[in-house]
Amino acid sequence: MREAIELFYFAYRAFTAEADQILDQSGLGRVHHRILYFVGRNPDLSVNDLLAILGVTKQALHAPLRALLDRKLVTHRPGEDRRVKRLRLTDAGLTLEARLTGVQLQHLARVFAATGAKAEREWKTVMRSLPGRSIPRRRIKRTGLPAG
Amino acid sequence: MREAIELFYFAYRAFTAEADQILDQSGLGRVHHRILYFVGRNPDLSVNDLLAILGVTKQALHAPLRALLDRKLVTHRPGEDRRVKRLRLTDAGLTLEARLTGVQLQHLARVFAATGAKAEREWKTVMRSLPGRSIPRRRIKRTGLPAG
DNA sequence: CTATCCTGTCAACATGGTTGACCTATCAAG
DNA sequence: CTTGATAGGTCAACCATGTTGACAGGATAG
Repeated sequence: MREAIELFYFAYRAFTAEADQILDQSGLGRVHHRILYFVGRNPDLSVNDLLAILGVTKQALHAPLRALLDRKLVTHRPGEDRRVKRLRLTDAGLTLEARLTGVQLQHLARVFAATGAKAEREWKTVMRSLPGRSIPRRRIKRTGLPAG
Repeated sequence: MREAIELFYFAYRAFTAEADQILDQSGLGRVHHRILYFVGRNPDLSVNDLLAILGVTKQALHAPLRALLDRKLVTHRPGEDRRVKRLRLTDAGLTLEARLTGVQLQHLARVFAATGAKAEREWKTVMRSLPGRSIPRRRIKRTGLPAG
């Protein structure tokens, strides 16, 4: 049972290592990846919702988001409520995000292919029940995130 | 399938959150926990092997390990080769480690109790195959992975 | 008009990681 | 014994990423 703790530690490290390498070559970090990922999955996400998902302060998000905007990987436009910015990936952003997410998907696909469909299903079941309900603090626009 | 990526992110965060809170109250960090954990699981571990497991430089390990030695949570004594230090947990170290690991074990136990023995088995199977090969015991390359 | 919300930004600071350099011991081999 | 490699400790500079706190501006709700 104690093995499970180590598994989590090493598996998570292994899982993120490949994408980290790509990010490193682009001069970006894991936060940039997360922004790309969650904006990609939730087009027109607001800054506030992004903060809630990532669980960081706006000051922590500021620099990486600024960098992505400057590199034209992310754009924004005013929403109905013109105070909020709706974030979206540019084409270049979509491309990079697909590349990053791709190596992780392939990693998982390799593993699931080796372990079987049943293992995949059960793994997800376990992973889904791990967060309890502590993570999402706000309602998010589009779906795809762990529900509250 | 993309869901699996998010699951990893959120599940890992949730999994470490409780222990982090206890550590925070003791003025310690995740690195201290990892040291306590791996020394606890591998009594008479050498500093070098610990570095290899954690994948950090000796300078990064220095301060946290120093702190644990000063607080008498960890001790060392010379090995056969008197250059190497064999690390062990003190009684106090064992107590704290058990408390920290305890919340994670209980967390997992709760989840496995809810999802079933089959889910537990399959989950471990998947997690074991994620790092490519199983838990590195000795002599791995220090890759310097970003903290997560 | 006023209060509140969403966003952006500056500054101070903490933590934890990296290199690089230099030090002591200890061991192994010539 | 001398030489060189190994295990470990430590100082310093630096970078990345997070935190609080404060403040400003535009937009909206009352």
